[in-house]
This record gives sequence, structure tokens and C-alpha cells, in this order.
Amino acid sequence: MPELPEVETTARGMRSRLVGLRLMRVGGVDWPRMLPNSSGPELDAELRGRRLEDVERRGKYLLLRFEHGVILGLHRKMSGNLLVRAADEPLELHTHLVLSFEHDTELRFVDPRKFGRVYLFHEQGALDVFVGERLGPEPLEGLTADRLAGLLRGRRGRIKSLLLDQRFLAGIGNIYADEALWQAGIHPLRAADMLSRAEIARLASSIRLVLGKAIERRGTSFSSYRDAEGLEGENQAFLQAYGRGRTGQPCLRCGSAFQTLTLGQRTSHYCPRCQPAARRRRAVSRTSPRT
DNA sequence: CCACGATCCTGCTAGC
DNA sequence: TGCTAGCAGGATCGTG
Repeated sequence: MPELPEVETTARGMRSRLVGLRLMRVGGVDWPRMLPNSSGPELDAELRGRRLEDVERRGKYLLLRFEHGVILGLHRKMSGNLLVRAADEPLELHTHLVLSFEHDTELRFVDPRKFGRVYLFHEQGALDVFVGERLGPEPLEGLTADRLAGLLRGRRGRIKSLLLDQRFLAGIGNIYADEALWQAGIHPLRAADMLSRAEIARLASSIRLVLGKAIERRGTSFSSYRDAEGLEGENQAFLQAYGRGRTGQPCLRCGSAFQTLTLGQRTSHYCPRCQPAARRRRAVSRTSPRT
């Protein structure tokens, strides 16, 4: 569910509410698979009594930095929410982890589908390895046309598949991939290495625009996403592509009916006129034999 | 290297 | 009304 803007919004809320507080207890673990490299008792032993020093976002991960360099990495996958609540407020259904801080302040991981994961890192090096294997650059940190062109060079896949690949760029998901491709006028199935220089430049600026605006609006809530305070975002009212194909709504730029296609088990929404499919390449005889 | 399907889960809804 | 198939903002793994 959450993509970069939703995770960033949550990180900001958690930062303002939790940084500086001492963790008193880890509890509420009722789904061990949520902790692939630790356990409830281990988390409690490792974190109890330690102060939360910072909350960061990297891709779609939330990083909680505790005293003595211990780090928790949280990924919400499709349906997870992280809620800051007073300890006397009733527990939300599907709560699978509770971090109890001082001053009766709790951080609750609420996740109906149980896809969310929490990773424990004993030191920065372990986190660096984990991130290095999974995440590419941050799209809001210096994604110029030149930089994107460099990333695309030699990649043979379809552009939308690449945008969804977290090792290519970290943080883009199905909503913002569709939004950025529509904004840039690029069909989701276009071959990544066939984009023109102008298209790459439009895509880079579209990615920055779409993500930046969504952060300003505190994320997209069309269903279950809530921020750290339990509040909805506002970006759902501003989506221009995602979801429009399901009912063939008109393109806001040209009026054509939106369409959908399926790519890697995901639905893509696009305007067939503003995002034309690639021209079929003329068959060219191969002159050089493959070696 | 790249594409695709299956898998992990529960809740919601369109359609019968 | 009630049931059910299909789909959902993610990511990984195995196969071809």
C-alpha cells in the first residue's frame, strides 16, 4: 500500500512524536513471520531501555535508529499502518507488534494482510548490506535527466517494470509509476532503452513532480493507508491516471478513455492517446553474427 | 538479463 | 440477500 510519499509522511509523523523517547517494552507479537531475522523476546531484550534517536526513510522502508546503533527496519508491504497511540487507547484489530515508549506512548504495527516485515540490525554495516542488495537510488535526490539516462542505459526491460524494480529506483510503486508515466506521456510497455532523450527528461521531472506533490499532500489514501496519527492523506483527490482505466474515465489531457493492461500481475492505467505504444520496429537484417 | 506465475494474507466488492 | 471469484498501494522465488 504505501509508496515513497506515504512512507515519508509516516516517517515525519513518527519523528515528531517519538524521537527522544525511551523504549520500555516490545510486545504484541502474534505473527512470528513478521520478524524474519529476530523474535519478540529478542527485540525486547535488544531494545528495552534504549532511546529512539532518529526515524528515517529509505525507499519504502522506515528506519528506527536506537541508542548504541541498533536499527529497526520496517516495511509495510500492502496493508500495513504504523500508528502512534496513547497506551490507554483500544488496540486496533490486526495489531501484530507494539513498541511501548515512555509517557504511555505506543507505536503499533497494524497490518491486516500480514505481509509487513520488521528487520533487526545490530549495527549500521548490517543495514548497509541489506539495503545494498535491495535498493537503488532515491528518486528525490538528484534524479536529473542525465542520471536517469545513465540508469536506463543497457536496460532491456519495459519502462514500467523498471520503475517498479526497487533496485532501479527505490520507493516508486504502482500508483506513482502510472502517474509519472502519464505525466510524461510514455506507454508503460515501452522498452526502457528505446526512450528518446526528451522522453527521459520528461520522465525524470515527472517522477520528481508526482512524488513531491504527493508528499506535500501527505500521501494517497484510497483505502487503508493512514499516517502515523491515523489520518488520511489528500493526494487521492489529485490522481490523474491511477484507477482511471478501470471504468474508462476520460483522460484529463485529451479526453480519451483510459485503458488498463496487465504487467507482471499488476494493473496499469494509461491513456492510449497520450501514451502511445511504441511503433513496431521495422525488421532489420542482422549483419553481425552473434558470438 | 528478462518475463511470468505462484506465493504470502485478509478484506472488500462486483456480479450472479 | 447471500455467495464467490477476483482484485488490492509489495516483494521474492523458481522456472523458462
